[in-house]
Amino acid sequence: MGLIEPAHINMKTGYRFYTQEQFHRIDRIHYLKSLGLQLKEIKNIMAAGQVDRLQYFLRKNLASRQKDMDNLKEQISDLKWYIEYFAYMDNLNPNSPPRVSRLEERFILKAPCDPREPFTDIELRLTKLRSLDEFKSLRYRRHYGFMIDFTDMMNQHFTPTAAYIFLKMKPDFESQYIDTLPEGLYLCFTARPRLDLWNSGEVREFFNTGEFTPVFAVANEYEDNLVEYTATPYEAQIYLRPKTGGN
Amino acid sequence: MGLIEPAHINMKTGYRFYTQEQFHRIDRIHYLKSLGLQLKEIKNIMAAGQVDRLQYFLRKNLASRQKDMDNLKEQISDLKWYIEYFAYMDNLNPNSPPRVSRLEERFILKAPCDPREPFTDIELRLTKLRSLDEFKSLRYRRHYGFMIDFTDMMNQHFTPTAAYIFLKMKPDFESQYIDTLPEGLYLCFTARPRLDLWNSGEVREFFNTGEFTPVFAVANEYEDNLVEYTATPYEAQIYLRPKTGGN
DNA sequence: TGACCCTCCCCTTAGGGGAGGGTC
DNA sequence: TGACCCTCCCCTTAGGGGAGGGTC
Repeated sequence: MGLIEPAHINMKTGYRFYTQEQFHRIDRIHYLKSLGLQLKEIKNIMAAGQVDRLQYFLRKNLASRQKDMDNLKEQISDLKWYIEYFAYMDNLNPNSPPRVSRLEERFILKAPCDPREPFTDIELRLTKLRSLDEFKSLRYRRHYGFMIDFTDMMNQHFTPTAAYIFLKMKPDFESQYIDTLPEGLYLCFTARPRLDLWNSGEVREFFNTGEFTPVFAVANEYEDNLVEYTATPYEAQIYLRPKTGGN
Repeated sequence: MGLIEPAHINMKTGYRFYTQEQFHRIDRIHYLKSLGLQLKEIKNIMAAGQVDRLQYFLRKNLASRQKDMDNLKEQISDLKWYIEYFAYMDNLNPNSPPRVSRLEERFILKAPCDPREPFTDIELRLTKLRSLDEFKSLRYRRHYGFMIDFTDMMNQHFTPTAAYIFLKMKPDFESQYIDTLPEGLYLCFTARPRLDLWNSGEVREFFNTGEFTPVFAVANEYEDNLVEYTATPYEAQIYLRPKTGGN
């Protein structure tokens, strides 16, 4: 591309020879390359020979490296999150009893659904919702769940009232389809509700004897393979309100 | 590459049709791509269908993204440094009088030289020194300078006793060719010593009347164009030791 | 009619690797 | 003889863009 023209070429052998002056040039090319500049840009700089032009490309590249950095940071944090996601269920004993956990505030995009419609339709409605222009700016975790009917759950049925996907961060606008799962205490337990019945005995016991009343229930999907969905394990999370004394 | 095979292809029109099940697959492909995985890796993961395989590639990619991150950080810091380097002389008044500055500790790779040899030979010696295996691990700033004879300087001559290049950081080994410019006070002024004589009048004045004695002098190159070297400006820096009272 | 889909082909960055042959 | 240099050619990632033509 003519970035560095040899001072002399032996016509017989094709060997290329460079002067010491040209090695200054070669050194600078190497240096600018190490800074991440493209050869095209370097050629432009060398042709101009002026510090102004060099400065222009340095600043331009600094800005684009900084953009790369932002993207990289997000990729790394997403990778860590996803590794953690798969480790989550592995770290739980599948038969461990319900436990109370304090969970952070979380944000979801949710599509209401009719409990009688097939899962494929529910998923489709959520997918269509996501693809609306109005939600284009949202960034999603790869984590799905359902809002479920608590009374049905106590009767061992899995009755979704909405399907949702988690958002990476609090959205900067409001919508009837965007919701918040509040920070607070949740009763958590795992099951495969699309395959088995909810095993609600211990949960019922918890609320009969305990100091909390249930407010709402969700079930979050944790994939354990990349092919089959019906047997997927879920973590049920029931938001808890302390019973007030007296009354 | 067979990552996603349509469920049906209309033989007449060539139109490709996908099932909803396949959109699960497509979504996952998009997600893994957003995490920075290669299509080859994604194909491998999807073929296995197991979380183990996915985890393996997630961890592998996390490690390589973190490596990318380290490289990016260094590129960004180098870009900032080089932009700063060119701004340095611009911010100085070329005719400003010598001034005292406190400078940080700096590290150099230096090639001793005979003051009578041509500059091209001195540069060549430094270049050869750099290329020795023993210095392969060093990382360099694009910043050159000379150690110079102070007495000659006072007599308006530019007499290099060594040529050097700055290192990015303190090396983890010792060598007769690696040296430290100590942290402390320096008397600084700018000149074009390869073109003009040193203008040493004010410097002489400084040491005659002041509270410091000179210890050694260096001259650091600041390129102002990318073509011509003989007229390059330098900043002279004379290391200062306070005169002790009495005696 | 406009949006959409298809195939085919060329182009992009910065080299790496290999074959085949010659040079210092 | 071994290290080095030359030319020519193919390959790599993940598409983007355009031509030319058909479909819903």
